[in-house]
Amino acid sequence: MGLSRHDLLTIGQLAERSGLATSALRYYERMGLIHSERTTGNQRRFARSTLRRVAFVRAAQQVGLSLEEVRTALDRLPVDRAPSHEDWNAVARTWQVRIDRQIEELELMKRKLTGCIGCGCLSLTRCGLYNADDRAGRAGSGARYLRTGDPATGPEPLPAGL
Amino acid sequence: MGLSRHDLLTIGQLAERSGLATSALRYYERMGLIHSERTTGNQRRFARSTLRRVAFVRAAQQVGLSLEEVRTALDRLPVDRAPSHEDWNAVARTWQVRIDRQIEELELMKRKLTGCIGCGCLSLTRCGLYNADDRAGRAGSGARYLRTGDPATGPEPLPAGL
DNA sequence: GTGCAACTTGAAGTCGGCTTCAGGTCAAGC
DNA sequence: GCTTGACCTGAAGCCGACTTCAAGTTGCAC
Repeated sequence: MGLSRHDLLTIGQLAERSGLATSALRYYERMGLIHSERTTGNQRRFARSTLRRVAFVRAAQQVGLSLEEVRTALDRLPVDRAPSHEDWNAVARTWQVRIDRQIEELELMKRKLTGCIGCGCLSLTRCGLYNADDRAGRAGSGARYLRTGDPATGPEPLPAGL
Repeated sequence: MGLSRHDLLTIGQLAERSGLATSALRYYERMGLIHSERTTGNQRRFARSTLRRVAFVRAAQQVGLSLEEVRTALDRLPVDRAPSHEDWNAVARTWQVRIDRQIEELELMKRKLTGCIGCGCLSLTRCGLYNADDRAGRAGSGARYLRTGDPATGPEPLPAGL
């Protein structure tokens, strides 16, 4: 029941089949997202199931998870073994919440923007569009500075320009 | 009709009122997003309307625009002057499209995820969740490698694990 | 006129998610 | 057995949006 030689993929094969660069796969391995055996010559050999893991990672990234978060999620699933319905549901629910929250924020943005256009006031400040809750922002990179609350132009008499 | 001394804000005041760090504001200025006059001693003085510009920038970022894109958008609006209904509409429409596209992608993700849970197959691969269109991804940072299309696990016989 | 907070600059650092490079090793087809 | 393409490693580079630092200058209250 063990893996025969041909059930293993080289990194190049995994790259081709997953659509990722080999460098990315090595990076994923360093991050503990995927695992490999080594040949006597120290080359990586991946189980075929790694394709699924990689797919999982990419999907999770789409939902806005960082690789660190993905690792956590993966750690909750059995290693290289079919996840139970429970396992899977737990993970999926997390994603659902994420997605819903993101959609919600975008909808809010949209409503405010629509209101802005409709009312013709031409002022972000008055319409409160820019007062949109800043938390999270895009799940972007780097040290992001987001002092939430703390109204920027509270009781300001509105001057001419934008 | 000119600006009196008190209509001008120091960078510290602008920072406090906008909720951004002074370093961010200087960065915005270098990027051409905001502008300032200088005192005889070379210190920045911002027009009050800069608060609006900053608000605009933050709002645009929320919608997923990069600062470069924001600059382009701002360039289409009159400098330090109230934008016309036309001006504003053009910009707003761009944002709407952005938001709609983002929402659409998330909805797609959600539907696929829901399907996955419902069908109980426990396989991202079979459910096609991970085949979700990769384009754009999150408007994140850095050199992102996204080879779209190029199915990762096409005619693969599905083995045990995830 | 002095003290001190707020300002100035350019350069370098940070974060995540990679890619690229240099210099060397392995595997397999002829 | 040799060649050649795929592989190995660690270090460095890159992107965007900033922050942090060092070392010096201004502005304003007293």
